[in-house]
Amino acid sequence: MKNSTQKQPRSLVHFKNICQEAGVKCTQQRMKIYSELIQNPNHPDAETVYKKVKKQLANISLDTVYRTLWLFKDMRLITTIGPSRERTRFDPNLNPHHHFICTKCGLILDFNSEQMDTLDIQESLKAIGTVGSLQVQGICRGCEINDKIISD
Amino acid sequence: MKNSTQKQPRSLVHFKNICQEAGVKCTQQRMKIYSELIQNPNHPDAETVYKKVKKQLANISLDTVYRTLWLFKDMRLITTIGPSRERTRFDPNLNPHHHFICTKCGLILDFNSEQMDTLDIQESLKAIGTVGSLQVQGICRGCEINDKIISD
DNA sequence: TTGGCTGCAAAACTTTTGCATGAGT
DNA sequence: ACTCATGCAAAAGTTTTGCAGCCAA
Repeated sequence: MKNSTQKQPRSLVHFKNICQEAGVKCTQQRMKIYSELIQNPNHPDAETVYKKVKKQLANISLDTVYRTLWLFKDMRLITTIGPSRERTRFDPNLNPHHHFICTKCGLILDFNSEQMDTLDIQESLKAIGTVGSLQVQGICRGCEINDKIISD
Repeated sequence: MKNSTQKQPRSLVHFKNICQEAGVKCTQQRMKIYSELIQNPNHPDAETVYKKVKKQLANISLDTVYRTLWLFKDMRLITTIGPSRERTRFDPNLNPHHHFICTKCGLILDFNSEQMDTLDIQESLKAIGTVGSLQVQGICRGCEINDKIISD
């Protein structure tokens, strides 16, 4: 399967095109799942997407939802939040610090940053809740090197 | 069980005291598990802790590790990274943005912050990997209100 | 001594996979 | 028509729970 690297609008309009370019079929299930994602602001998990889509496609199966979500991720149509397919990670360090999280391999590194410590938490964020630590999500050096080797 | 709110050094020295204050027993299993956590810089998951501790306490069971880790979290001896006991969450928004993640209820909200967008990524962080999005971990307003009601 | 803690085993829950059928191109 | 995608069912994997015996206080 080809990876589609271009960004696309968050709408169904071009969904068919995107599928064509990626060389995958544009099925009812895939359309409804993508549609649900762009309408749901809550960053749902697979189960939640399943329950919602099931109202429109009564006999869709949960495994199709899982397969479709990971397919979308491969296509770069969506992203995932936090380390990929990970379980809860535990941290005994109670001192203020930040985390670098590799979304590919799940590596988590502590780091300190005066700049981030002294961030002026903007008013809009204060309204959402009380801010604890910061996490920087990215791809670690090791995974970058691996990717390069594979794509060469 | 009483919650211990004071910070404690990341060492075993005061572990017994901490247990006493929290009104829980200081067992072999709990000591080894805490010891493993403070020696492991990789923010391990439950399974990883289990494998390590098993080398010293041959017949410790995985369920004890789970129970102990959540106990430590209740005692505020450790924290967890990312939304609590959560599954992977999916995000169709490919535009640059940040997330507020409530570690209590799992709420995830998008937000934008010019200040965070223009953060000078420090050299030490660049060395770790390529930075993508930022996540602010905290407690959302709703959970704060709930907590207050419960503790009143 | 005694109540909380543990290990065991089983249950509950989540996610993935093989395969025959069905749908999109 | 041809092939990929789906639903089903089962497997694999992860986390929680009930209970009887054990151990720290």
